[in-house]
Amino acid sequence: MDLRKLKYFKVVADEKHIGRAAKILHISQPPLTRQIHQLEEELEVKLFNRTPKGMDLTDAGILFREEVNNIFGLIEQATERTQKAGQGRLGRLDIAIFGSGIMGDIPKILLAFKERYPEVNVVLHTMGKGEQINALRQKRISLGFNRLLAPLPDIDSELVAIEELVLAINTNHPMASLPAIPFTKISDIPLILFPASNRPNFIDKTIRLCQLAGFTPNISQEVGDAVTSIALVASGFGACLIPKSASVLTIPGVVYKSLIEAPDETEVDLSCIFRKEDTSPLLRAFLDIVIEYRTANEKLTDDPESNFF
Amino acid sequence: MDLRKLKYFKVVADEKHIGRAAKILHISQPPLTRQIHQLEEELEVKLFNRTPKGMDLTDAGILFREEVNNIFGLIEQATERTQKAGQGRLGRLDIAIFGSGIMGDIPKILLAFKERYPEVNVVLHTMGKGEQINALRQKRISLGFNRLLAPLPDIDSELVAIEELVLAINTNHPMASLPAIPFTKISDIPLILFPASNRPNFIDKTIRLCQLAGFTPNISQEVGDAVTSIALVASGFGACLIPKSASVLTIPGVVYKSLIEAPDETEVDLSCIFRKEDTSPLLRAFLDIVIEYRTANEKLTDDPESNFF
DNA sequence: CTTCTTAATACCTTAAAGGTATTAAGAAGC
DNA sequence: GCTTCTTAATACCTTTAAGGTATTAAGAAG
Repeated sequence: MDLRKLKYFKVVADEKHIGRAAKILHISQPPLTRQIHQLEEELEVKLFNRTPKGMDLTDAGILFREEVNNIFGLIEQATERTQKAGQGRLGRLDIAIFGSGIMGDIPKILLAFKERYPEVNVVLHTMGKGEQINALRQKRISLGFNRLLAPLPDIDSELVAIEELVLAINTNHPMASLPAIPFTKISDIPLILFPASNRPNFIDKTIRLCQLAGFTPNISQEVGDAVTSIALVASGFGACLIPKSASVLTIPGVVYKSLIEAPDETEVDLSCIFRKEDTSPLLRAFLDIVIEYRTANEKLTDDPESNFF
Repeated sequence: MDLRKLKYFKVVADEKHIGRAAKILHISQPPLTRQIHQLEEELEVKLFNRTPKGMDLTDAGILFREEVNNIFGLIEQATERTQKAGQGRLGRLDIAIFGSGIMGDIPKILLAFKERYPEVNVVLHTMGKGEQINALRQKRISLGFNRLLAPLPDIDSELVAIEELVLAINTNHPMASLPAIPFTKISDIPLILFPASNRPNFIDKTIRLCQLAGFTPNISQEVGDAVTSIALVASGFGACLIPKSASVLTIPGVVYKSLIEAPDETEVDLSCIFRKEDTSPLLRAFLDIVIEYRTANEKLTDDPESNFF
């Protein structure tokens, strides 16, 4: 079987005339006659009745014409879909996020991506940092969002955003009435820190910031995630430092306060990680969106609302 | 696009190795390499990542593989279905029957055909003789069942069965108590005749039979169809001659009586008609069944039950 | 019966698929 | 770090089959 023969058959079936069909196909009549004969021979079916006025489709020929149209339709679809997939506009992208990543920049990026590539199926997985790296290496995911990443030989990363840190503090605390809190005042407050695993982590970061500011933090508790941490603030265990985007979580008993007179690094990065050798157009398309997002956001750092979802 | 390339792609995608794939395809490695390159060029998509260990499908390649499998499936299906159609085992056959043709031989033939060719869609149309011939010429039907056919230049016919005629008579008539009625006694009874159109018809036949028996029939009424005719017999308008197969119609007030001492031709044919030049395998397959049916039935003419449905 | 049309046949030309030999490039082993 | 193995890619020739020209065969129209 040969698509050339099918194409020829289609034209002959339409024209009911070998000569005219040959003209349309820009070939001469005898080869076309031969191709049609070969097709009939191969199928072992007479597709046309030859009349002195031209060619007339048999019942089998009528059926075959429909089938041939289906075949060409499917081939066209295959071509288009494959091309789309090659451009990263069709397929599946597995992305890992961390627990509190459902707030802030990540949903905005996901929305932007889905808008531009509506035929890409984005599947989200919630994973910690270590899990993400394992999953990347096993190709279970193509990309992970995370913070405070240490460089790895096979994993590349791309910065998404840098977020200011704010202090979550109990509403009954004397400083809760201040418009903003000087960083050094943190030394007086018991701190709740998270997460307790996957170094370098947010705990290390907090401790280092305090040292830069000239004091040792008063650690009250170490917990696993941001939400638990804020819940403990509400219960009066102490205060905690969180990225500003997490402050959309409003809980009775907790207020978020900006920090003033803070060390330069009183901020935390949000990055995405991916296999260095991964050249899939889907991933690259996603990274393009990430870079676009960051570039657009850097121009808006003055506007405090821009970091909020 | 070219099915050869698709076939090659499939094997390379399975083997993930040009050399092994070439071996399976019984060609050497370089032409296969070239074909794959041409395919990628044509699609403008990279289908494989080349590694020192072989070929690895890209995401687009994975998608394309599925599509290619669909294409080959469809081609296979097209081939099979077209071959079936060519052998008359698939398609649609439009057949005309006359009003009382739903009894007797016709349903048996239709059942036999449907059993042997279950994928043929048989569409029945109820038509009179003239209509059938028009419909045949306009190719709206491929075959018609009818009786008493005059030869036509473009229409062939095939005999299905010859049926004995029986007399339908009112239960109150004095002769209704006889086991069988001598043909000449019909001269005393008013006759209901049908149909009133499309000569040569059953009316002509009845009149001729009476003349052969040496009398002129006493015509009471001419009606359009057998069922009306029998209904009139029940109402006491007179008697009528009908083919034996129609005597399955039992109506209160009507009994069917065999005729004795009747002319040789006291019988009527059931035939099917079709376009002389129609060579469609579907029609020919149907005619084969008809001839088989008739042959089988001719051997059983002694058994009166064999003519009943 | 001739003339027109149609598809089919015979024979040659050309384009493209296939083959052989070789090269380039990366991985594995010493 | 070099050689050796593997792989796919390239260069060039051969063969197959598709396409072209000329002609024929067969049926319809006049």
